[in-house]
Amino acid sequence: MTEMRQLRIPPSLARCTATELTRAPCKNCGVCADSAFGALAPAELKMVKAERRSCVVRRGTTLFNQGDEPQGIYCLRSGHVLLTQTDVAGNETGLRLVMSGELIGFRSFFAEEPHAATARVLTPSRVCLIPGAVLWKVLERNAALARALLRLVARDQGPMQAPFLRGPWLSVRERLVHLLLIIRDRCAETLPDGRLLFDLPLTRREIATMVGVRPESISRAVHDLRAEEIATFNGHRIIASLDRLVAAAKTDRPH
Amino acid sequence: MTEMRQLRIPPSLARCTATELTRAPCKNCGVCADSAFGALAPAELKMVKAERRSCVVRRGTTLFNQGDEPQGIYCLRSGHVLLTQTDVAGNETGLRLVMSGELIGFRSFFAEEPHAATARVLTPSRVCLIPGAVLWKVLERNAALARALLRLVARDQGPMQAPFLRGPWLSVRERLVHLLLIIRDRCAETLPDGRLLFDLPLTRREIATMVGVRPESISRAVHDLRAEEIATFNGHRIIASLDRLVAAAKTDRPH
DNA sequence: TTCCCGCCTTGAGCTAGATCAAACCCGACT
DNA sequence: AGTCGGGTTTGATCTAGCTCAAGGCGGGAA
Repeated sequence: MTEMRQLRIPPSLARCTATELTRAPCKNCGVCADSAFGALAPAELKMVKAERRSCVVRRGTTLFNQGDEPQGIYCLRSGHVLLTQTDVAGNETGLRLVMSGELIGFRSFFAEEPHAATARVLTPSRVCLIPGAVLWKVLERNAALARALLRLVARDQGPMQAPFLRGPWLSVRERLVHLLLIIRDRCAETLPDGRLLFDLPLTRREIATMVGVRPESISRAVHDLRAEEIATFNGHRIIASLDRLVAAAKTDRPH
Repeated sequence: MTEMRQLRIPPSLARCTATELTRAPCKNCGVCADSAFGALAPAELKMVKAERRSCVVRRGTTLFNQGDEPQGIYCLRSGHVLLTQTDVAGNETGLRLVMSGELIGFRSFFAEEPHAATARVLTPSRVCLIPGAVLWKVLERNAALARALLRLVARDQGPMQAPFLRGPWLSVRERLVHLLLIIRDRCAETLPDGRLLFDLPLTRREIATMVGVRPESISRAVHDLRAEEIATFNGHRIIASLDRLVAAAKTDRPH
C-alpha cells in the first residue's frame, strides 16, 4: 500500500488486486521511443525511464476518472483502453479507442485541467505512467519534444471525434461501418482469405457510445450487416470484408 | 499585388477588394499579449510584432479553406469568425465560433497538416497573420511559450465540440439553448433589464451547422423560444433571458 | 422602379431511431 | 444444480426531426 503511494498510482488504480498491480521495471521498452518521445536525447530518455512506473491492469479497471486531476501521461504498452465522457444526465460518449503503443491522458494534462474523460481498460493491459514533473523538466530544455507534443495534441481530435460520424447524415448502419473503417489500420489484422479480423471485446453498449446511438440500434445494425454478409460480430471477434465495408460506407470518409 | 504576396497573405484573401485589404502597422496591439503570447519576453514579442501583418476583411471572406496548407496562426483583433468543416457529401458542421482576441488556425498549424476546417468571416474583422517561421523560431528558445501553446491547443476541443451537444439526447430546442449558454460569456452583453444581448449575424443555416440539425428545425425552435418568451431572434440581434435559458437547458452543461 | 436571388417561415407527410418490454443466453457465484 | 445479473435479441409503438414544397420577405443590381 505504501509502495503504491510511492509509485504515484492514481487512486482509481488502488482497487486493483495485488496480482495485477505488479511492479514492472520497464526496461527495454521501445514504446516511448516510437511515440512523441522519439524526440528525446538519450540522456533525457534515461530521465523519463528512471521516473516512470508500469503496472498490469485487467478489463474494467479505470486508469483515471472524469474529474480527476492529471498526474502525468499514460503509455499503453499493450492492451486496449476506451476513453469516454459522461454528461450530467449519465449519457456516455466514446471519444477514443486507444491501441497499444499509444499515449493516454495527455490532452487534459497539457490543458492543465481535470480529466474530461474516463479511461477504462478493455483488455488486460500493461500501462506506464510518466509523472508530470519529469515531463515539465524535459520540456524545459527540449524544443523538439515541445514540437512533437504540440503535434500529438493537435492531432488528438482524431477521426472518432469527426462530427460527420455523429451528425444526422449517416444511418446507424453507416456509422458502424465507418467506425470499423476508422479503427481498421490500428487494430485489424488481415486473414489469409483477405477479410479483416478485429479482436476487441466491445459490448453493444460500448459500440453505441462511440457512434452516438442506443445499444438496441447497434444490435439491429449488427444483424443487418450479418444478413448482408458485410461483417459478423461473434463475441469479441469481428470479421469483415474490406471491400463490402467500403461499399457500404457509400460516402468515403473525409480528410 | 506584389505587396500582397510580400505580406504572405493566403490566396483566399487575395479576393478582397483594395479598400478592405488595408495594410495596418499593427502597433500597440495588446491582443497578442493577452493570448498565449503573454509568455513572450519583450525581445521575442518584438520579433513577432515585426513579422506579423494585419488586414481588414469583410463578411464572407475566408481566411483559409479546408485543405489549405497552414501559413501561421491568425489572431482575430476584432470581429467574428466561424470555423466549419464540410464532409465529402457537402454537409457542413460548425466547429468553433471565434470571438475577437482569440487565435485561429493554430490546431492545424501545430498538427502540421492541411487545415481541417474553413474559417469564414461573419462580421467585418481585423486579422493578424503571424507567420509560421517566427513561431518556430521563438518556440525554439522559450519553454514557457511551448507550455502556453500546449495548453491552448489542448483546450481547443471547446464546449461547442462537446459530444452532448450533437448526440441524440437533446432536442433541437435544448441544443439551441445550450449553444447560447456556451457562447454567452464570450459574446453576450447584459442589458440594463438583465437580459442578454448577442450581437451576431448568424443565419439559420449557420446556427444549424453548429448544433447538427437542419435549418428548418432551427426556424421552428426559434419560433418556440419566442413563444415561450425565452429568447427572440431579430436579424443579427438575439435577446434572451438568462434565467429562462438555464431553466430550458434542463440538464446543466457538464464540465 | 423592377427583378432576382437568397433566406426565412410554415405546412404535410414520412421514416429512422428512441423507447418500452419481454424473452433468452451465459458466466459467476452459492 | 440453481440462482442471479448483465448483456443481447427481437418485437411493437411512438415521435422528433428530416424531407419536400410552397409562399413571403428583403436587399442588391440593373
